[in-house]
Amino acid sequence: MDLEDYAVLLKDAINRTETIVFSCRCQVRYSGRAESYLDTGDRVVMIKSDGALLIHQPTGNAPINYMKPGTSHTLIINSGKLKLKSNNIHQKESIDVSIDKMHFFNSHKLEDAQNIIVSGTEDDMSDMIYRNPAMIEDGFKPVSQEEQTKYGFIDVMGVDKKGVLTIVECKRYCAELSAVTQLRRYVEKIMVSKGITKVRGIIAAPKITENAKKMLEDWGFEFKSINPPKYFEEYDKKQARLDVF
Amino acid sequence: MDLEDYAVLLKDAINRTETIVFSCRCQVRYSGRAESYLDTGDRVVMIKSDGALLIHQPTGNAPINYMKPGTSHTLIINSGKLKLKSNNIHQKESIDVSIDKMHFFNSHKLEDAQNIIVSGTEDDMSDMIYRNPAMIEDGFKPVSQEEQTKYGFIDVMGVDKKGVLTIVECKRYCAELSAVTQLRRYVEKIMVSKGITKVRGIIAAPKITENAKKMLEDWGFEFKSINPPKYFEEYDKKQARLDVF
DNA sequence: GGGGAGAGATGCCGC
DNA sequence: GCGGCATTTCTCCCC
Repeated sequence: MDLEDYAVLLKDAINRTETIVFSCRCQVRYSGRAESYLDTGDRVVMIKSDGALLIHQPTGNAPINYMKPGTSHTLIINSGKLKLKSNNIHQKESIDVSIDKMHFFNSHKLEDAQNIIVSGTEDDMSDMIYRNPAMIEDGFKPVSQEEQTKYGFIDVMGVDKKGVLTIVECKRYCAELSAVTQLRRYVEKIMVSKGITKVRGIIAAPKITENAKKMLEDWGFEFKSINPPKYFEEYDKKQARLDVF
Repeated sequence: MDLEDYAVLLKDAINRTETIVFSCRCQVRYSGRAESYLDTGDRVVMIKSDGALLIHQPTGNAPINYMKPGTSHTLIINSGKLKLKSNNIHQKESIDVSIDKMHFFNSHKLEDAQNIIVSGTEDDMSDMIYRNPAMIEDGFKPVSQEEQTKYGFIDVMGVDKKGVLTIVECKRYCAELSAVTQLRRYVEKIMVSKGITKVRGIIAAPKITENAKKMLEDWGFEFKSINPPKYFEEYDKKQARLDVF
């Protein structure tokens, strides 16, 4: 099969909105929000049924170039090369793939209507705190969850045992400087909008960086070490089983 | 070919550190930083030569499940299904793919030593300002670029025509609240570390959200509309050409 | 559609 | 390795 045969295969597969996977030696040019060029090498290219384009090098997690769903693709043969021109008119972006040689090609109509179910997110964490407020401290009473303010969403808002309004910002991982400035923004906003001068701020996270800790204390806020629910649970069980056998 | 044949193919390809692509009907379970389950459907699976695993549904930009480079993979046949067990001991994460049926399979040794060249980043933007300081305002003199502070990197620092220290924070897109808090953090830090009371703060970005603008003004900072270099340039040229023909 | 923030974010660079 | 942060971030949710 030569490149012209592959051009026909590709066009047909695109028209049938199949999911296409091929591998080739190519160069890639991207222009849009930024610009990039990738010189000759072997890559895996995927065109999905919604028009998304992914170009993967043989190593690394992320695609080296990509286009979002809704991209249209055209093919031409030019100077003995197969050129894939992908254009997203709405995003004002384009990718040109210049293909020297095809290593393999496949296209299939894939059926998949499933949605993924994920647990252990920041939402799960604020749920947990809302239902078990003593995790924050004795006498803490949540008042609202996911409170909407013009300056952002507040994960958990409540009152402590002395009746002082308390804002809790959850982080799944180690809290950093940005978490502290985020909390500060909420606290300041709430003080102004409610016309009160005393509002407590608490960061709930597994841990916190030293700089963030210092900034937190400088501004009179507090840190409470809390892990997101189910974190590592299944893995630890598996490891235990592996140790036994 | 039955699933046992595919198991052999997969094992061999993994041992030879080839880049593997196959499509199958499967279920996927993930456990690690969070947990997830994806019920039966058709997906494209890629295993790269560095151990990275990507599982793609027929639509959407991002992989629905993935493992980072350095993951090890084992295969077993169980209850008439082919089970791919991917484990990353360092990240304490695992994925189990239970395969009902293979649609296609391919593995290749891919050669790619190229690094991508990207332009139009935030770095390019601060470079541009450093070299053309009048873009900020008349008389602005950059003093340092990428200044390191314990509270973060300052994109451009300089003095205005009156000799007042001025900090510029660049954003490639519309600047949001977090950009303002970031700038505020730098300004406060510099005031303390240099023992001065007057420091100007400027956000340089194509645009700024209304809330961010208000917060910026509340704190006495300024906004300067600047586009990252070469942004849309090639696309606009192309469009012009299209209009002509 | 704009704005704000999480993500199993990822990846890079500097200390 | 930790920390801070940009990313062609992407995605979701809510106003």
